Amino acid sequence: MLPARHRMRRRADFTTSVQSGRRGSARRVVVHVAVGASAEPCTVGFVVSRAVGGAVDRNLVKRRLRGLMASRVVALPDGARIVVRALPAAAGAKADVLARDLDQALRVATRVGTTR
RNA sequence: UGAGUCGGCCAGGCGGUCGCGUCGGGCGGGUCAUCAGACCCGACCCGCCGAGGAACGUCCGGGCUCCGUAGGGCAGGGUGGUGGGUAACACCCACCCGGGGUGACCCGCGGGACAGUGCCACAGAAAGCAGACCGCCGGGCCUGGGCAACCAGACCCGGUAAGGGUGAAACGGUGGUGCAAGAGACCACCAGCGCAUCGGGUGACCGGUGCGGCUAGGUAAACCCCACCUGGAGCAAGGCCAGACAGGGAGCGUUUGAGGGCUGCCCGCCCGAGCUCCCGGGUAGGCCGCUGGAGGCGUGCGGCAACGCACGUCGUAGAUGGAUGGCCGCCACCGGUGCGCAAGCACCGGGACAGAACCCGGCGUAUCGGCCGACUCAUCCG
Repeated sequence: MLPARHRMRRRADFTTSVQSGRRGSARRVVVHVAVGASAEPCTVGFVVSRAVGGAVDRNLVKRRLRGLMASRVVALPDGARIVVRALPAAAGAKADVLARDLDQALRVATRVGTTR
């Protein structure tokens, strides 16, 4: 599971990440990454709206995504603000399927030097 | 053995690995302190515990918190057989009444329709106070037949609710007397209603006797009437700490009282110097509340039961972008396919409904399947 120091818990972090971060999307997830200058460890937040399903399904999707991100935070730069947003297609998806989408979206969002 | 009724329980298990949250301990750090130590922080280590029977819907009832007190009347809202249980209830138990079932049992939005008003579709002649379509009977007149008595038919006037037909429902039922034909017009019994009275029951109510006039529809989840209950808002309650900003304008008012006392109106009581609107600006962090409670389990006693009392015993989630999990394996369970005479083996698939957010008691709804107990009916054997 995701260590506590990597968890995003402030509203402002969510807002800046979603509004000003680079976006990478796949069929089931969208990833926002805002690169910050601070030396603090990167933080990851999750957004799973009601469109995904009931409380049980949303919890399951969030836990799977959190479990997958736990092994990926080490590769991400310090100070980054990352928000993983689940799309309705993520409901009921197995972990390996989510992992493919997640990696694809992360690759786009973290590509350096392609800012327009 | 088959069909069925009621009640209770469970919500796959074990392991590996990577992790999360609360709490406790260790270790490390910080602040204070002469020391002893106290408090705070931690991304490290160890340990305990960590979703449900519905956690759900938020439909009722409470606890708790705040509104100074929670007063009277009206309105509004709720409840609706009786007795009990309970903190309380719209819940639960027992009983009564009505309906269904061979039965175990089940169902009931179960006060009042002689206070008033409204409504009763379709069908039917007529639907609330009556009502003649066919029929039956009497009279008149005409036509036809007959010597005549009379018979048949058309029309008109009247009598009749027994028969036909319509309907969920047609102003009691059966038998008789009676009559032109009929009718509670009268009689007997039965059903129903009212009054009186006796017996049983705490009571709803049940049973009996006598008399009366003989008959009076349903609907209150239509308005309404009656009895009883009901102050409001809700943990985003409420409190503490930290932090930010920038004020300006208009109106009303300070004992001749603005505004407020959190659904509306009136009265009473009370607080009271600010309140309302517009433009502009700022914040939206942390802590407490926060889990030991009408608590679970066991035994005994009281009670038909719901439940109560006594004793013993257990310690059982507290998140806040929101922990209780992700991945993998094995064993059981269910379904399918193939092989096999069979026991079985192999492969594939399946495991529902659903996630605490202040806490309880209920109700309602969702749910793959499994287990246990009591009882009923039918059949077979003894």
